[in-house]
Amino acid sequence: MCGRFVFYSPAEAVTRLFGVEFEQEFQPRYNIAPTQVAPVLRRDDAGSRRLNLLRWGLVPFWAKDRAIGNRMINARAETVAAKPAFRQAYRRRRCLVLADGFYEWQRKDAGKVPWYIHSTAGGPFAMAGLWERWRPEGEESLETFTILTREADPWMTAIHHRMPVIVDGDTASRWLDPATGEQALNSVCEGPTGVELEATQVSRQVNNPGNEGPELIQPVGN
DNA sequence: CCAGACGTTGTT
DNA sequence: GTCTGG
DNA sequence: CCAGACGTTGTT
DNA sequence: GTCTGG
Repeated sequence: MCGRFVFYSPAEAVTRLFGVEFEQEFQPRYNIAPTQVAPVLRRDDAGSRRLNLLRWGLVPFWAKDRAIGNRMINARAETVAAKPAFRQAYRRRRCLVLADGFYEWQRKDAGKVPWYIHSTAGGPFAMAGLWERWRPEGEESLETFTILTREADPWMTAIHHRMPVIVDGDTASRWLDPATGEQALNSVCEGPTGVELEATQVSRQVNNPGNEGPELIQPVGN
């Protein structure tokens, strides 16, 4: 799945690769955890790409309590179209979550081992997501997102059997386009990951969401 | 009808 | 808001 | 995802 | 064991 990720690419690279400018400042992050904000790429009503900071953990519009978002950090691509918490966002509010990589924990007898999974060529990529706007009474409205997951690529299954849906180029545009139908969305989720990935084992420092810094993605021995 | 859930992962 | 279970 | 709390009364 | 918060 995808329960922690990394985004440190500079604004220039984001503009070059995704054709969008940051609207709020975002410092490089090596340990983005649920409930924290991250840059999310959406299309506005005019069709232009926009990049804003949203909170991770989708809070459905009907929620009474934002804590429900703690359990909505991922949506299974196989079932997302039918789930009450995601169905409307899936039809009308798709987004891209930008990342330089993500973490997966491999279960071993000795405990869990964290791996950092990133582009072999280097550079950021986009994960398919959904976003939602929650308007609690008497409080400021809150925008949140979730990341879609799918079966992991075969090379990855020794580490973990789920991974985020990663989209690239035209596939990413199709995901964002509000006119894209459900069948085409399904093929986006089932299609090949357009980015070649590799995994490096990292230190357990990443386990604690309070830890932060480039040392978290440094390879460790084994 | 009302009450209560609305999710994923992984493990047994 | 909408569905499931009782 | 992992880490850390998980409770009440009453007092400072 | 299960939930909340980061």
